[in-house]
Amino acid sequence: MSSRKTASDFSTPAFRQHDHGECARSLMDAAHDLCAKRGLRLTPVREKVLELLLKSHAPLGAYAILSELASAGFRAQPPVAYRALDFLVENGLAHRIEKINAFVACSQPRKEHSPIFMICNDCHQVAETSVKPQSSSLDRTARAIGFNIQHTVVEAQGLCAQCRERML
Amino acid sequence: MSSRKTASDFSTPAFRQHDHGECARSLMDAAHDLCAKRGLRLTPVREKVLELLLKSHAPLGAYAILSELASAGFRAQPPVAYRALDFLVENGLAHRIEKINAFVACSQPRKEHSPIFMICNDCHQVAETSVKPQSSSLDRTARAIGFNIQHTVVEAQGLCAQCRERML
DNA sequence: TTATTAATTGTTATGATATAACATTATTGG
DNA sequence: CCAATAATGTTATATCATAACAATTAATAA
Repeated sequence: MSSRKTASDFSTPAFRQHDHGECARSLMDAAHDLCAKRGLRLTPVREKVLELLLKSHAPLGAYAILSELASAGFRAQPPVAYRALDFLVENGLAHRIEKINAFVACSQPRKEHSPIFMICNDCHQVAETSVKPQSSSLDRTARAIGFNIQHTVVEAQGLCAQCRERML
Repeated sequence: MSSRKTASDFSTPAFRQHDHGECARSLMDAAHDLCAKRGLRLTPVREKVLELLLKSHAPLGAYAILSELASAGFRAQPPVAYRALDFLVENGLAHRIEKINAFVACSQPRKEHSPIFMICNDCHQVAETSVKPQSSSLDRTARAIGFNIQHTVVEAQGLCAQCRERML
């Protein structure tokens, strides 16, 4: 058994320590695979934005991304960032965190999933986890009232275990 | 037994038909009670904003509220609306729907609750329901990773039963 | 290959949402 | 009443996001 970890080993980083560089690398590989498989074009600016998200330990706002794009020599008008982000979000490679108007790389880009986010108000990191859609409270409630769900936003703000501990 | 309904009879309107005028009236009464009980001041502008939210069948953006305030003779700079909304949200009389940057009156202002919202993409109405906090998927996940939740955002976008039916 | 179409990127401008900061007025508690 | 606190008035600006259209590049069909 090799010690090499796959992306799915990191599917729920959830504030835990992990080899961030390797995590980012394997998720970037996964993104290339996924785009190849689906005939999508991971163009330079799209790849750069995904790379920025993967490198970041916290969600990035569109304008933060924009200024990093500028530093990297890309054009830096708002639509540049928003278009790349739209592409990544539409294709499940990134998610938008509504509560903080920011974006994170998806930690499990392969599967269909209804992601849920835990946003730490202290360290500002975000953990993505997910839930089997059928078992979510949202889904049960929707079924009860005949509501047909197309998209969900499930986010919690609070304190992660590490930060709480650090505060003692 | 009187035919007069209390606010809690409307705790989950969920796209159903109901007497909106009476619903709004009883929720306004409840707001007055609640403020009296807690020593909060439901000032004219706060009451007006709550009234606007209660009258509306769909969530209202801050600037929509602002323009209605202006029509009603109130001052109409953005902070006027945002302050009133902050007051209402902080005290559980209204909620912010993150996905659409808009606000709705709370349909069950008495109880502590973790509201969840169903946003219809066709009629743009929003149904507020809620879930026992301990039983939510979010809460279970948070416990599993030692995350201390302070606030939750749970929203679904899709089609309500009525609108789907109308489409057939 | 070349013409055509579709997708992507470049660019300007503006729209939409939200808050900082500080002055003024009203309310509450001593 | 007076002091402290809360709420409101006001100006200005920060932040987030998209419309619209032109130019370029890539995919595709002839």
